[in-house]
Amino acid sequence: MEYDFREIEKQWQEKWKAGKAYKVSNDSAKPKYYVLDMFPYPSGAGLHVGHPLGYIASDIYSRYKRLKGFNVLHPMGFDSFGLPAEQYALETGQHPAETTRINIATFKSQLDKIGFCYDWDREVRTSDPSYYRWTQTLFLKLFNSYFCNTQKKARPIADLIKKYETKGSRHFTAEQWNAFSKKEQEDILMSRRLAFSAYGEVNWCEALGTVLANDEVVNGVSERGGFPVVKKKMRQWYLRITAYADRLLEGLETVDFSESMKEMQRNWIGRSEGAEVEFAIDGSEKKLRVYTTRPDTIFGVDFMVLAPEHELVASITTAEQKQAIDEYLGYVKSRSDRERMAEVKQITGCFTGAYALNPFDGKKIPVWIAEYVLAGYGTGAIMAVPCGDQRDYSFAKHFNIPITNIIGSHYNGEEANPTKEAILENSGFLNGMLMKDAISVAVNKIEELGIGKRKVNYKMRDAGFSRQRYWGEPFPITWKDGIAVPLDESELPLELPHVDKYGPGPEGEGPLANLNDWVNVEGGRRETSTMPGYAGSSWYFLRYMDPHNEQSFCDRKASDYWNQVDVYIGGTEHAVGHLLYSRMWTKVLFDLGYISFDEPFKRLVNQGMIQGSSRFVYRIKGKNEFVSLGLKNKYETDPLHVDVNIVDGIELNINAFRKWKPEFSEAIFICEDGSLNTPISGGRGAGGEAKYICGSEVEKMSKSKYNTVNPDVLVEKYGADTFRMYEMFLGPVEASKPWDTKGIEGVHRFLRKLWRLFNDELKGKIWNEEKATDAELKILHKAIKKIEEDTERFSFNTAVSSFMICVNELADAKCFKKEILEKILILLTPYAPHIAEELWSQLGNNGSVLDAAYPVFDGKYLVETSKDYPVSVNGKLRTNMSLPVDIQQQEVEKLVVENDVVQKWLEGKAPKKIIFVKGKMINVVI
RNA sequence: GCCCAGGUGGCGGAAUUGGUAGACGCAGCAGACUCAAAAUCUGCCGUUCGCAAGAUCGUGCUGGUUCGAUUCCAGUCCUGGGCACCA
Repeated sequence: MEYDFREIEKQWQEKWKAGKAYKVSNDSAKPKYYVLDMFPYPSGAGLHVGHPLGYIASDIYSRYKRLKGFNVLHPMGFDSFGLPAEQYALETGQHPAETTRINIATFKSQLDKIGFCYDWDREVRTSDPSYYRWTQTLFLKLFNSYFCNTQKKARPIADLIKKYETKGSRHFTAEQWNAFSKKEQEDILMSRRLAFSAYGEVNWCEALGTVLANDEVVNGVSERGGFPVVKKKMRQWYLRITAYADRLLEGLETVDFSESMKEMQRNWIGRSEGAEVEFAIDGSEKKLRVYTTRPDTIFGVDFMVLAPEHELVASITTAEQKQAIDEYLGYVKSRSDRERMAEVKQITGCFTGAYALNPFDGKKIPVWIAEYVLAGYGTGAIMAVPCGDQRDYSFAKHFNIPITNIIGSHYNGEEANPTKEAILENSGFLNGMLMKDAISVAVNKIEELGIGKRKVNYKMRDAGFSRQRYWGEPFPITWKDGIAVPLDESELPLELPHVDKYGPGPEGEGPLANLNDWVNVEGGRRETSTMPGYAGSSWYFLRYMDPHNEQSFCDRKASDYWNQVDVYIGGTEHAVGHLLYSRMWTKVLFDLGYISFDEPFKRLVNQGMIQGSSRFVYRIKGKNEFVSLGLKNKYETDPLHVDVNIVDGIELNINAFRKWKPEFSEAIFICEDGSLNTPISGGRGAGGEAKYICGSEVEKMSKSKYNTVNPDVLVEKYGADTFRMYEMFLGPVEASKPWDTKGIEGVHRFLRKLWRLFNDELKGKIWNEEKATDAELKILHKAIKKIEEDTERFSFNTAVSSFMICVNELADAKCFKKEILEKILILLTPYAPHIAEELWSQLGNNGSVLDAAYPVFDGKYLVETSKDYPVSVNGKLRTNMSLPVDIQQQEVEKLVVENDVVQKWLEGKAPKKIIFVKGKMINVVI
């Protein structure tokens, strides 16, 4: 009997489906385990071999945990709202709902072929009304909450209203509050809500009449059409994630993420400690507030810089400078965020004509504006200290502003020195102090004089939460007299209405604004923007726990049972966005008492990227002739990407290439040996068919580079089990590595070899029920130990290699014994479930191998009486000696000195020292 | 510029705590079986020297610590990823 993987895999997939083998219950006596993948966006291109890497890893781990006796939740779903579907609709007129449905069907069929253990009954789709109903509900919970700065947690906005009504606040009394108009009250509340609306700048393209994402703006013009893009203030929705900045930082201490991942999140949050300081402006009542982390350098301030958008710019600019400033502002407006960020080297700015006064020595400090100061960070104004900050230094040099040196010899006059270790000079009351000590002295003085205070700042901003788009969750909000009125939760879902046109609405609003019937409701107008892609993905891990609940987004009993995601697997590209948002949502839901944990993911594993290995052919300039890699330098050639699927290793399938594209049908090839291959004659080299060798390069896997490999093709050719094991065998899950189909043969051979331990091609069944020998048990238990350890630490590549070693050893030992083999099958189940189940049933077992008990390692089979020690002389390996395991130092020394090889190296001298590490090695020092 | 990862045979990679560098697989070479091919099996497979035994060098580079370094430390180069005028 042969290993007919196609038949076997088909048959068992059907049986598992019929028997609901992957059904997961919320009601189990077993301990729970939750393994989650970052769910995919169902793109039109389908899966390539890079996608399933993480899915296979998590599937192996889930199946392993199941065998170890856990009730495992391992769900899958689709992040199905998003821009690409809408863009596609704009181009083709096909409705996103329809293309999304088709794409999901493709994804599911591709995933199913690989044999994942998903309980599809728990599938979620973020674009499904039965799902986004709850996204809208959670939005309302955010809308109806505020962050209490005393308790450092979210609380219902009703609590805040009650407080305002009875006690007032720092800014108004209870009486004043009660006398405010409804609109005034709502505006105050809006400034506290966790989901709030405010004016913010967007990339506005007048020609397209729409708002663009940063991605869609290239070099200051729109990607589509190349029209100019300017910044425009528009009403937007935001999530107040900054309120959670400290808790998001603290929470990192409690989770098992990689250090680099934590570091990225810390950098994104960007907490810094410093001070806000007020500077008087010469001849004006206005005060200028700056934020600085280095108040110790205050005597070294040689100029001030405001962001061009700063509110003081208009009022402090002098008449003489007005024209120059206006020109500069015009220039800044023409520049996109991208450009302002990209061109770091270019120094621009303009003097306002105004002077600020140093609060300590009264020195007049010129006030400039420059685009390198960002309006959104700190106070949008800085005090510039050229001797201590490189950007300030370059700016001063460029505009010939005199530089004050406050750090003596630490400043060399040629570049800034940001040290904190220098002794201060030219610094009034700070003179003679070490800079790092002077920081708090300076702040204390500033606070004492009432001109500033300590301040903690964050780089992170509140997260923009609205998009002027169609394919997203509608906001359950109606605007009435300028007030945002939420829908009642019972009115949800607010379904996304059908549209026929996907173009923007009037005034830059989203496509929904075109639907008058939908927008205009009694007494108000619906919010026409929709939620961004990350809305649905911020909480989906909760919905899997209780996917069909119609009373709540997730029953408390279900979330108490499944609790945190034990292992979360996904790529680093979501390091900051998605992970921070879902961590924030979790904290809010925890604060409000809906769930019992405030970090969603206990452990995070980042899978690496699978890169494409591109292949090139070399076309001779101006001809339809291609020259093989080794000869290409003799001609002037252009490299052309060629589809990797018609190249075997690096050898081109010439006939397939001619059929690949019509323009190549008549192509002529100069092969590696110099012979010609033409469409008529074919190729006849000296020794048969001559080869055309391709060039290769590692690049990102993408359709346009013709280096994508479809898993379907490999599953069809080698089977799902081979494919799964090969993806793992490629290297560590965390590492990025290029895909090379060539090696898959080796894994396939391994599975066939395993098969032959049970069945012989001629004799049929060869497995038997004889008693296993100690040597065979040793092979087994060595494998159990290694494979269990490797699986536990996500080292799947070494586990696969251990399987190979084990099967090689069993084959060498001609061990066909059920006692051994059935244990191997259980070990193999997470990796290659189909073949494991088939052979398991051939062995005459009744139940499924999916629920077998994981073999228990017994160390007694591995006990050795002697050990083969490496013996080094002066650290260089010279020989080996077999010694009893319980041997003592003294005896070792005696035996080692007697050894012939050691004798030779000793040359009659006595060793200085003999190092003996029990169980490891021996080193003779001469 | 800053931060993070990484650099080991022709290739993917292994070496879990400082202790035999190159497991396992691919590719390659030689052989067995076969009329032949496929499949399968056996042997070889980092460098240089050598018939061999063996020696020599060898984990990006330069140093250091150590009886012993792919592993730890300092410096440096390169590659990949992320962030980016953050005061």
